[in-house]
Amino acid sequence: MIDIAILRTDPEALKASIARRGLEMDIDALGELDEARRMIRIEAEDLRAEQKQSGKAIAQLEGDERQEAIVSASRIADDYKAKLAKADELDAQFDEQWIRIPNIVDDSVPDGATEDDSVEIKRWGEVPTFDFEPRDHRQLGETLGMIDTERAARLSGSRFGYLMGPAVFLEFGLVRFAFDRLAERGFTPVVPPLLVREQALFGTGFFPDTEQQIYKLADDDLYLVGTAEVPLAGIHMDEILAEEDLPVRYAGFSTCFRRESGAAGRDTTGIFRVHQFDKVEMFSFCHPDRSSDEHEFLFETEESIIQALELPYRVVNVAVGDLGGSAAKKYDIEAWFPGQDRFREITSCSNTTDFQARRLKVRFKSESGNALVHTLNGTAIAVGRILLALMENHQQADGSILIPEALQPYVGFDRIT
RNA sequence: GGAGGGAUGGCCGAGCGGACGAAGGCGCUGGUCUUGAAAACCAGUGGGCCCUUUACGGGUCUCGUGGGUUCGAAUCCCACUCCCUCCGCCA
Repeated sequence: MIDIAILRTDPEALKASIARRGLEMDIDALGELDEARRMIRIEAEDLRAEQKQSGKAIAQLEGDERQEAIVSASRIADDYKAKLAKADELDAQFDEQWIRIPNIVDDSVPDGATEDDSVEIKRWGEVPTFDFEPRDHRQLGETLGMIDTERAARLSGSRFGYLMGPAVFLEFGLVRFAFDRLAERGFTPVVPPLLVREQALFGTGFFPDTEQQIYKLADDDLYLVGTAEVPLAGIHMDEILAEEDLPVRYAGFSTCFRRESGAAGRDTTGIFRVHQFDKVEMFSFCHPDRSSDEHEFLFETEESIIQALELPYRVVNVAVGDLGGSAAKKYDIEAWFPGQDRFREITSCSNTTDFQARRLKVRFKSESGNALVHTLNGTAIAVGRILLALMENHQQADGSILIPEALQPYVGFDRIT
């Protein structure tokens, strides 16, 4: 949710941001609705004040005087209830639209409606050249006994996989590797709940927006999270943090569940795009003046991890059309995948400014009063994708895979054969 | 799953229909005292929305959440959520 002040004081800026996202919303009408509901609310509150005054008077009266006062007070009470109902109704109308307004887009975000409009801002590493035909992760995974999608399909359907043998040691090695690096940088490690209430998804901006992507339990009002961002963001819900404690940083491990309902036919090979994968996610609550720097910090942390894994990558500043509703700005790291002969997303780092903080009511106390924090999130290790990138980039002519030096102590071997 | 108990401000805790945004204590902040600190004493100390147009101002909401009764609800009623204790089950 964005600051309502912008609707009242600078509706043109709001219109511009919405237009950049390619959305159509009647901001003028929304402004009028806001005006109208405030008028009604003021009338209701005035009546309420009158009612409270007369209520206090009644307590002092006796006999007929008291009876008359009660009759007159009950008229005020009726008027108040009517006005209040009207005010509540207008609020509900307003809120329904207001919660759908996405975050104000940062000026540095490129225009464009799709992934292809994102702007490459950096490249790192050498795209590997092979003196043999490189295999894709599916072939490698099968040959080396690391990935089995056929058997997984038998019991769970498409977009599932068994990780087996060396892949398991790689997974847990990667997770520990990430936590060690993040702990060094001041992130508190967390294993959060993965089943959450609707409120947590609303607070992070996934509702109402991406319901079709999220698994809901049939018998309980709980949802499976698609990222640890959700439970990490909720840690300080309804809290007022101390200014000197900012930034507060967490690193959360979670299995991520995604329905991929809109992705039919895309990335159907192997386990590149699956319904379930594990991830270590960074999350930051920071001072609003510092969120831009914090965004760079999270992003630089991502880079240091990918670099240590010796994966060639490029960085894109994600185009406005591909930004989530809660993000003001987003950087993706895309690793080279020899099996696909192109760069593919492996991390994502967003500055959601005060959008989530407003919904989750996460504030900090400062000398000039309480204010909303800014929140940011970034991928440290998306285990599946990193696993595949490692396999494809570090494969050898003999079909084996070399483990990057930094990771060897964590997995216990230097090559998969 | 069964049986009980409970949810009040940063914390503890009183209040159980009428001036309650809420006693008291603790904590915190400022002051007095002190060479300094402690103690003691004095004062202040939740959050949201809105109006006036920013002030030493005012209104309203908020006592787990949402409804209801009433002129009036922290107090009464209903539903829900969470926590605790005991039994059963269980990694």
